[in-house]
Amino acid sequence: MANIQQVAQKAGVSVATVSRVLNNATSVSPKTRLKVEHAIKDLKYEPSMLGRNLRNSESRLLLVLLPSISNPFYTEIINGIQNTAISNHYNILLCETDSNPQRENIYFNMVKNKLADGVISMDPTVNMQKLTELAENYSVILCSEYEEGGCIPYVTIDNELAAYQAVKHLIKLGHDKIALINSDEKYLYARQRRNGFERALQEFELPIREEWIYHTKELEFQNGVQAMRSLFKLEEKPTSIFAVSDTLAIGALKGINGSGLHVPNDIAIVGFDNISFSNMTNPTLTTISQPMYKMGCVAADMLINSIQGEKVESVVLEHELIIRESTMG
Amino acid sequence: MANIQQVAQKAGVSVATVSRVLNNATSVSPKTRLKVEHAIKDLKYEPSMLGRNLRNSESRLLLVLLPSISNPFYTEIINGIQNTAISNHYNILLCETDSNPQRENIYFNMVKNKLADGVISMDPTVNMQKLTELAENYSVILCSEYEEGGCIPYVTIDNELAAYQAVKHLIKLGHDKIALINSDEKYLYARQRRNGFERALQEFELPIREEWIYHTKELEFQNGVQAMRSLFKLEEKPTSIFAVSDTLAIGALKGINGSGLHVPNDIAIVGFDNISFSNMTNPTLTTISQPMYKMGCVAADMLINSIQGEKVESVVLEHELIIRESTMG
DNA sequence: ATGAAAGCGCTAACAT
DNA sequence: ATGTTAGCGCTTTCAT
Repeated sequence: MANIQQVAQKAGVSVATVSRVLNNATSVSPKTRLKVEHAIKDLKYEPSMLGRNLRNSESRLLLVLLPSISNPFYTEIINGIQNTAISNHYNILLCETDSNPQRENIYFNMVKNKLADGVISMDPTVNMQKLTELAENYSVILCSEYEEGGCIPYVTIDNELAAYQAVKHLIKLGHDKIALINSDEKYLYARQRRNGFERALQEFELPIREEWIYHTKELEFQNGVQAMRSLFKLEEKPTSIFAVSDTLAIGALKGINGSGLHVPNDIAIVGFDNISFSNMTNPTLTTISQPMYKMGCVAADMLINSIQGEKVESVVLEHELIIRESTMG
Repeated sequence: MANIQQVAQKAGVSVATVSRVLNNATSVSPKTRLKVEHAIKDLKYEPSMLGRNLRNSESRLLLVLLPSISNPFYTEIINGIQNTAISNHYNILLCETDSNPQRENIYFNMVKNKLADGVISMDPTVNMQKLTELAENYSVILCSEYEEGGCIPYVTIDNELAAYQAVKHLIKLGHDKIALINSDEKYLYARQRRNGFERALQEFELPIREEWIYHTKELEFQNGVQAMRSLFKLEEKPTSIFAVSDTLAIGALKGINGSGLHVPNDIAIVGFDNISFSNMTNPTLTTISQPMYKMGCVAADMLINSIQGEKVESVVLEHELIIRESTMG
């Protein structure tokens, strides 16, 4: 492969001029520009990003940290990040941590090693202390999961309010036995959604019953099935479910369908996220719609601004309750 | 951030020696090594990949081309690629082409620009001519979709046989009115699966009826719903469906459920891929299981070997028919 | 075992 | 408008 030197020689100009043509600097005469462009074509020259990156000490790569690529919640966010990144001439490196600190370390090092210009973390399991440390010297943005009172800018929704509205919806439908399928409350979003859940119950003077609050280890379908199995074992069974993710809600739905009970007649369900599959289940799933695509766009914009030295502010986006068959009795 | 020069100075050695310590070259005395390691710690030095990559003229990045990240079929493959890549000290760059030739071009250029060391294409819409051209100078592997008689190594399954088995399963169940929901037959896999479909019909002397063959534009859930709507309009309706992807099958299932008919009693369905959702639908979906994770691992292995100058051979992996509720009358 | 120095391909400051 | 040249940070050959 040809390099800039050879192009310069062939065109009878200096490497600087070739570089100017490459980077659309103005100070090149049309005649010279033409000569250089010919040489480039002739030699099938492609500028090396390796050289350019070293020189500019940037990689134009953004790291996107997420626990698992298989949760459809992330795919729409990633689309948003990706599109925004590309239109700013960045690329993204998808980093699945599998909630494994060692993996995480590899990725943190990539930033320190200049292989990435910044990080968007969507990983609730991320080591926040290490990330904060990283954020002292590099650009970091949190997306969806964030740290209250932390100093890393984030984009998220009002989880407490969203959960409150979801549960209130069930209460308005006449439900007074509402179970919560939550994930681990070491995560902020889980605590916030639980708070919203409890606030709705309290507002309508319903008791908070610990046996109706189930905690899952992960957000896979199977965890939702498992949760339902456990709730079915109770003496007094709930008549409705609020699950903190659509994947869990879909698993729960599967569990209920399998037991011969009917949704929503016997048990109503509300999910969270509005993943595309939530509209394909039978019955379709009532859920909280997160503006996932937009979250991705905003996060990427924030990160790129931060990389370029601007100061960025955290953003809270709007959510929406989508009422579908799983709560339409 | 400190560079190798500063470490060398602090340790009282040359940059060459620091480099040797970094790369575990043997010819460093324990004493010197210790001095250097101390200096590295003191200065919190992190070697720059930018410099190293330029020098080694490699990026240790692999491009993964796919039409859309939202099809769950790809997520498992990506997991396989990712894990294999990481254990070989490579990283992957996920490239969504959106079936847009312009996007595709950006990614091809990244390879030519040395920003990536090779490509795994899972994109059926890829410009095969351009890809073949690229493959002349760079390492390229095809995954899932490939080119018959082409010169790019691939990993795939026997699509014709898999489709044949899926349809034969329906026939054995007593179905003689079987519809095919296929994608665009400009794709090889679509033609192969259609061939398998037809071979099964012919073997049992069933007629091939064009009106029972529906072609979708994309593989989204919605396309499956649409396909079903169209099939329902026929005078003589099929009693079973073979869809060439689980997403389509799930959409079709949705369409049938919505029409008041019952699966499998009124209409049986077989899908293709065995995405994780396929076990969460109501009823669960009979499908062809592709070894997605393994496909990813094999593809990544092939690519890395190819980058390292080895000659690689194409691989055809085993599939499996998974019988679930959607065909258990 | 260690050091000196060349050079990977590029950009930009400075000079003309 | 164009050329000269000094690096960006690293690895590796060639000396010693």
